[in-house]
Amino acid sequence: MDKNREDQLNDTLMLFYFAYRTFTKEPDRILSQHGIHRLHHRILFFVARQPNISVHELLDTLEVTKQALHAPTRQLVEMGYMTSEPASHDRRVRELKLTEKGEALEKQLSDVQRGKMNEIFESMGSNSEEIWKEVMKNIIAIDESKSEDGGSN
Amino acid sequence: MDKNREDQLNDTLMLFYFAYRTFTKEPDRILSQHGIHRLHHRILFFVARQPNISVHELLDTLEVTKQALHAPTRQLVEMGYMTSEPASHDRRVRELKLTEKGEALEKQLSDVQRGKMNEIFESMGSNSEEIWKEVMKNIIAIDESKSEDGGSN
DNA sequence: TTTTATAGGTCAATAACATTGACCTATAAT
DNA sequence: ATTATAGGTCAATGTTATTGACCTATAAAA
Repeated sequence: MDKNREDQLNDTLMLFYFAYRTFTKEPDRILSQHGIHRLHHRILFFVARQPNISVHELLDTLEVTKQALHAPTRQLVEMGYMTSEPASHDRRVRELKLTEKGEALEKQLSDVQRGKMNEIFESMGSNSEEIWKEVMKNIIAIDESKSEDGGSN
Repeated sequence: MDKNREDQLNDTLMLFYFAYRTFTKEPDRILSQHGIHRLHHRILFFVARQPNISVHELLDTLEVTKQALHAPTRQLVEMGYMTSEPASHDRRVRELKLTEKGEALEKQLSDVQRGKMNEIFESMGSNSEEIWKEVMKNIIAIDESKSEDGGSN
């Protein structure tokens, strides 16, 4: 690989780092006003996308231990953003669901990010969204080819 | 914004989160074998890109406090990956530089990421790289329009 | 030349994030 | 009855990162 090509790729690494950092800044700022943090946002986001998700499914999605998930989940329930009720089909399973208050907060947080992505894709034209998504999917595919293991707690 | 559009944008948020997480996994694994961590990689990366960078410039780049940077920087010097020498033009300033050992480790870590990005861009065709970079630059631009402040320590 | 500012190093306290390990209850499946 | 699964919780540990305080050395300005 020649020096010039390596420099171009270094630019991509920098952009990835800086973009991710910028992207989480405004939600982080809003979260701190509510006395909660980034992991709470992730929980709100995934519960909003998949209502009645179980704790176990959320654990697998976020790739954290149940001990790490436990405190933020409990706080969100205590603060009235989320409910946790036994599933009718299996009473061991807890189904997580956002309350109206939780939906409002999730919307406030994620709208910042959705709005910015929408604005960028619209200004850059039609295929920018597909291409950006395709690159990201290919990055994630690195991992999917490796994870034929188990791993819980 | 209609429901379908919102779903598409939710996909981008998920992809961003999962892609970033996947992207840092393999370097993190290598780092832990050396008893160091992600911040050490960032330091190695930016010192490699800009040899003789000062501590202050590195602080501004990484947006951390000098207290947060201090321990990892010292460790890298102690472990022989980096040198920290007073600058000839201003003896208060320390110029950070990688040793050969440091260059080798930085290369090992970043090559994983450069290689993957290169592979993806090549497989996806010529304009995917420009478009992906342009989207990321636009995300970073959110922040640049806001940061007309100071803020040091 | 005294004063002030800058660059950097370091200690302490605090806290979010996340881990491993251990142990508990409740429920479901065998 | 036994075993497995889902979930909750306590404890100990460690990294990342913060704010606050205080120190030295050097440079620039008054």
